[in-house]
Amino acid sequence: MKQRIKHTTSSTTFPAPPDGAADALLTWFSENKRDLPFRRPARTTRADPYRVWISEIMAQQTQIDTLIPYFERFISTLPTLDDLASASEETVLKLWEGLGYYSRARNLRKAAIQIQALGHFPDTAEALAKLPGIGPYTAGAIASLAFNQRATAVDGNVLRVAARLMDSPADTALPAVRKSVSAWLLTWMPKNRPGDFNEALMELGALVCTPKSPSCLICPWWDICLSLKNGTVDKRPVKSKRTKHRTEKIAAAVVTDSTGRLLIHKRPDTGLLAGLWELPNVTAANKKEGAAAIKKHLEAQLGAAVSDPVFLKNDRHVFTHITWQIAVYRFSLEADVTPKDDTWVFADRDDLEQRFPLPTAFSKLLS
DNA sequence: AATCCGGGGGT
DNA sequence: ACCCCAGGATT
Repeated sequence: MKQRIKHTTSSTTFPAPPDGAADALLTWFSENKRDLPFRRPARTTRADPYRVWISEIMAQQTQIDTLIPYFERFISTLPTLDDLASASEETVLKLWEGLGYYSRARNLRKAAIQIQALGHFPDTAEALAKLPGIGPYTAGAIASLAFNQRATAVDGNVLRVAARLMDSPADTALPAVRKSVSAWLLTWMPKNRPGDFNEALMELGALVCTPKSPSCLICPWWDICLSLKNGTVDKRPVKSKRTKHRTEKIAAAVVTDSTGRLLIHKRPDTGLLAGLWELPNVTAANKKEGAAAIKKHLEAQLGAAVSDPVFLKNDRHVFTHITWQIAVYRFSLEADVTPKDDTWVFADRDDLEQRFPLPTAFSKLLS
């Protein structure tokens, strides 16, 4: 039997695309790149690593159009690294409110404190990857976009573009495939423009080589794309993975005091929606039990009697792996009470808007 | 390697 | 209403 030669991590699955592919991409990019707030000032004058960092973290799991107003608000509130490092966690979470994956915001603040202690912004992918919340993708993105280092930034866009260009059947959900795509890109990344190259790949994936109905007719690579040639564009990229989904039934309470302030509760520092505020709620097997359980819960937490529940409405909130079925009840108090635990607060309208970060599941409920 | 983390957009 | 999308941390 023949022996197989083991491939090293530096080996690549595919040859580089034809000469000129990188030039065609960069030319397309220079003519079609979007004018985005975090691309100002242009990299020709010098990018601010802080702005690049914030925008890249926001860009994870979030579409560009969604994050733009968040980015503007974040940067105007916390314009510098020092501002972020000295901000409270609550302030940062409030700025993140509605974006989801709130550990991103918490890690952002932690990393800012670490960078401040370092005394300089790390400028290599290796050093950047040591910071909380910064993995291989973000490390490569900051290193290349802000410091013009020769590093790749392989995100979902880049994986899709690469898989289609080379008509690769490899499962892009596998970390090994992400690594091989990264190694492959390094073999033909233009010497002097790693930042533009990475950004162009992502922009192509966002504007042309989209997940559904890609615009192959206007693609700068229409003439060299192997999946277009082979008629397999809509079969690329191949992705495994399926996340299981569960449903949780929740009973939530609307309780106001005599001045109209709303009772809210701070969630634990770990797990789902960590550190955010919520309407008081309990999980329950069914509706009847939920109504009784939330009343009992309120009385235990407040140390005071509350009225019987009055049903207000049902709602549904879908997360990636959980669906909440929420039954909302109103309760009234016989007299105002002061919660003794600071994770329980009666908040007025101003504080709800400006201070306490509320996840979308509850903010949309209140509106 | 598998699971946990939100929320928005397209169809 | 349903389907698709997706980095990093944790286990």
